[in-house]
Amino acid sequence: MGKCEQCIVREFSSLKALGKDELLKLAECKTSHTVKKGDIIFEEGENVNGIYCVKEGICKLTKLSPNGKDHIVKLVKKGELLGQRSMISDEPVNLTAIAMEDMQVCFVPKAEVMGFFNENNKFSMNVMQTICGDLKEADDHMVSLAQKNVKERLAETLLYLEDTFGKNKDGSVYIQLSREELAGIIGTATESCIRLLSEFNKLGLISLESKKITILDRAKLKRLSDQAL
Amino acid sequence: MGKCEQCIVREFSSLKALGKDELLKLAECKTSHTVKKGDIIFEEGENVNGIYCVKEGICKLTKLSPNGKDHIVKLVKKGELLGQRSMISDEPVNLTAIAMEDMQVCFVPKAEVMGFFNENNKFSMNVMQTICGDLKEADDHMVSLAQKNVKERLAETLLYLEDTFGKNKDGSVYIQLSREELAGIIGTATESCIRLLSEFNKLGLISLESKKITILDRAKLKRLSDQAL
DNA sequence: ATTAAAATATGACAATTGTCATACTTATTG
DNA sequence: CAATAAGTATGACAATTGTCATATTTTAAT
Repeated sequence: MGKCEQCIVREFSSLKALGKDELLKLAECKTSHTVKKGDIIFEEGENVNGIYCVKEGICKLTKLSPNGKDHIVKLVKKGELLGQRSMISDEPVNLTAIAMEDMQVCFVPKAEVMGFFNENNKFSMNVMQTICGDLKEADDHMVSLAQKNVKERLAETLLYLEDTFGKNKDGSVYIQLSREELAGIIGTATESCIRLLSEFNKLGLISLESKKITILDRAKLKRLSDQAL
Repeated sequence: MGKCEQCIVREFSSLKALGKDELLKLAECKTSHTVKKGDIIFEEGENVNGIYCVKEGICKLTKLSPNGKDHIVKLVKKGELLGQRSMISDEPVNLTAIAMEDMQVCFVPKAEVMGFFNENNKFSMNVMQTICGDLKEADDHMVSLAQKNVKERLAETLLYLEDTFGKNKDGSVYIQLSREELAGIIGTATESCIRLLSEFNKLGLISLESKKITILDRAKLKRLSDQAL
């Protein structure tokens, strides 16, 4: 059983507020899981009764629209927590979490987390700030979806992906999404997404090599995303 | 100076968790304000350093898009609190609050609220649950914006407005938005919004009388909003 | 390595939505 | 009460986006 003390999740999430005793408690009650690419961690409507710590890998949080398409609401990477909102609201989760790579996650039961919550003001404050951050991001995202066109949103999303998940050694964006998934983030049809990627490619803004995307001209993409053109 | 004990905000917001002593403290430190229709309560980027309790009236929370259009992120009505997110994140507000009717609000300084926060677990839990509720709503809204077309979003929004703000005696939706504001909620051009309202009117789904909108056929509007047509 | 399946790419066309112009109606102000 | 402004309505057209068909490439499985 791993010690939570040195875990990357502790470093980057609200868990950094936990003291040594609390970390020991955590290490005792947590269960570790390996999740294969494509596996569902939890599904919309489920009762999760705890939170997941993402030690390794990336997952997507999706919501099914009445039209049958999956919208990707958020991407979560290692170091982050999963399922906080539903735990606090004491409601079923409103999103489905699916692994985009092989993942290592730890599950911590609700009772334990709520204990920390009530005893440790710093921890509860940190969790709140994370959720407030998510809310602010959601507001921004909402305005993008409402006011920008597909081209602008694609440009914005490509920059976001590079900023958030970094680059490979060859300079390509680390996270690899299918065109369908990318379309699911920006809220458009897969074909429209493909077409615009081709256009960006022809304009020299990006280069494409199957799923690998390399951003060649950040400045122009940025201007495009800001509705400056 | 009004006693907070009987205030509507206490009844409907996180403040319901406050005890008698805390309410007395609150009554002492709060300042009451009258806000005229159209007035700005706070503006994107400002440091608010406290929260507003909405005793009377409705206001809109907007965010300016780079294209110059205001997107309405949320409507807030009497009984609710304003500015919680920014207080907790300890950041400038990310939205602008503008009164849509004459309003009565009370301002409570941050120091006081944070005091309650640290002393009263029930209160902090309530605030968190409110913010989690906002986040869930934002997720839903995001998916609507991304996956539904303008007609579906208009139908959805009309139903939402009636459900949330109720009806006048004559059956019309209580809250009256300009066509521009309505367009700012659903994320479309004002003209498109007007055109679709006319269409709904001709189809007998709603009736229009200047700014007054009356919903005539909820069932059909609901089906429309669910992408069933 | 071969083949089948899935994903990507592109064309053609239709539907949706935005923009601009203009007419009409409703508020506001002096 | 006039008159001016602001908001609403509608037409015409262009731009954007979605859908369907089909070709090509990539991936996975045998």
